[in-house]
Amino acid sequence: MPGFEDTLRLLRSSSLPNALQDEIERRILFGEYRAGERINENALAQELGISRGPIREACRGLVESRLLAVIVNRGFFVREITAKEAADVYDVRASLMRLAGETLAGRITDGQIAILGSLVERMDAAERGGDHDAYYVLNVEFHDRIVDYTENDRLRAMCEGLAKELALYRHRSLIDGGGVHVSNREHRRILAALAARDPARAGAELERHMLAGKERFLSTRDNTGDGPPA
Amino acid sequence: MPGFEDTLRLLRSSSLPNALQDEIERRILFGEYRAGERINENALAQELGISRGPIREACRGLVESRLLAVIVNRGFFVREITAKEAADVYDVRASLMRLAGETLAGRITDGQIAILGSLVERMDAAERGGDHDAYYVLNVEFHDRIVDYTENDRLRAMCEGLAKELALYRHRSLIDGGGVHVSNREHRRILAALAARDPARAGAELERHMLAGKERFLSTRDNTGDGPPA
DNA sequence: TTGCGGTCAATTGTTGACAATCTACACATT
DNA sequence: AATGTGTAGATTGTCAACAATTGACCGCAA
Repeated sequence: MPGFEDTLRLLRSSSLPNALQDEIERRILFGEYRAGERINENALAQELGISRGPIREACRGLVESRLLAVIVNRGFFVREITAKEAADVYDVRASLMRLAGETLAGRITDGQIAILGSLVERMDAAERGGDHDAYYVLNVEFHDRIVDYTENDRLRAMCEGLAKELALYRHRSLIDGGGVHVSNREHRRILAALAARDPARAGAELERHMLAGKERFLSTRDNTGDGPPA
Repeated sequence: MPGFEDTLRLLRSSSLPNALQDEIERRILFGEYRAGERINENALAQELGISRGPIREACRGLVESRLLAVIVNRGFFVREITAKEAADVYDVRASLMRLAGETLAGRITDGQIAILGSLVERMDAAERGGDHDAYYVLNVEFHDRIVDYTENDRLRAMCEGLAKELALYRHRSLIDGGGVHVSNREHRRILAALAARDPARAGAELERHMLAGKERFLSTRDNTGDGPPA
C-alpha cells in the first residue's frame, strides 16, 4: 500500500498521530481490518517505519470515536457491533436527520434547493439506467448536503461519526449491495418539504426516510444478538 | 490534590491513560483547567510522577470527545465554545431528548414511572424550600434516568458527551446558578406523557423542555460570537 | 519609538529500550 | 485422558532521552 507512504511524507509536517488516525480509520472502514481483529502495534509500526507512540495515540482517538475498543494488557481491537447496537445508532441518526430537516427548512436557499433537485434528478437517471454505484454515491451526497446546509457543526460531526459506526456493522456480514437500493420517491418528498420551507414536514419526511432505511437494512441480515466474546 | 494519587494507585492495574483521561476531564469539567488553557505535558507529568506518553494518549482521547483541541507543535488546549456552538449543542440535545421520550413512552415500566414521580415530588419540595442545590441535582437525575431507561446505549453516550460539552461552555462565564431554575411544571407534563405511554407527546414535551432550557441559558449570557484566536 | 533579526529557553514530536503481562505449548501428574 | 504447571515467546505498558519546533526576549537599525 503505497498510498499511505505518500500521505505520511506529506503530513509529516502535521503530526503522525493525525495522519495515522485517518489511515487506521480508512482501513477499518474499507474492511482491511476486520471486526474483532487486534491492531498489532509492533507490526504496524514496522510496516510504516515509525514507532509505537504515535500509533497508540491514534488508537486512543479511535477508541473515543467508537471504532476501536481497548482491553488493558491485550491491546486495541476493531469494535464489533451487534444488531441491537446498529439499530440504536439508526434510531439516533433518524432523530438527528429529523433535526436537520427542521433546521434546514427554515433557512434553505434557492441555490441549495436547485442543487438538491439536481441530485434527485441524477438519482432518477441512475435508477433508470440501473447504475447502482452511481445511485449510491448520489444518495450519500444528498444526505450529506442536507446536513451540511444546516450549518450546525455539532450535528455534522455526529452524523459523520454515526455513519462510520454503521460502516463498521456493514462489514460484519460481507454483502453490502442489494436491497439497499432506496426508492427515489422518498427523496422527492423530502425535497418538496424543504422547498416548501415546511420544517415539521421536512423533519418528519427525513426521519421516516431514515427509519425506513433502518428496516430495509436490518431485515437483510441475521439479527443474532451476539455480544462481545467476554 | 491527594484524591488522584489514590485513584492512580488503584487504577494502575487498569492503565494510566484511562485514569488520566478521567482525571483531566474532571479538571476541565470542574473548571480547574480554564477554557483556552494549554495542557503542559511536562508539568503534568512531573506533578503526577509519570511520563508524558500516557498523558498524550489521554489527551488524544479527550480531543475526540471534544473537550480538548490540538494544534500541531503547540499542544493540547482546553476547547473554547462559542455561543453559536453551544446553541448547536442544545439543539442536538433537544432532538435526542425527544427521541428518548418517544422511545421510553413505548416501554416504560410502572416502577420507572414511580421513580420519576418521586423525583418530581422531591423537586417540588426543594422548590418550595428554596433549596436550589437539591433541585439541581434532582433535575439532572430526572433527565439522566429518562435517557437510561430507554436502554439505547448510543443515545446514552451521546447525551453524556453533550452534557460535558455544555459544561465546558458554562465555565466561560463564571456564574452558574441563577436563572437556571426551571419550573417543575414542565417535568410534570413530561411525566404525564410518559405515564400515558404517549410517544409523540412525551417526545414533544421533552424537546420543548430542552429548547426552553436553551433559551433560558443563552439569554443569561453575553452572546458574543468570539472565535478561537486563530 | 517602531520594526526587524537572531539567539535561546521552553515545549512538543518521536524514538528506542526496558518492565510487566498475557498466550500458547510442552510436560508432568493424577 | 484430563488437568494442572511452568517456561518461552510475543505483545502491551511505561519510561527517559533526543530531535524539531515554537515563542519570547533582546539588541540594533531606521
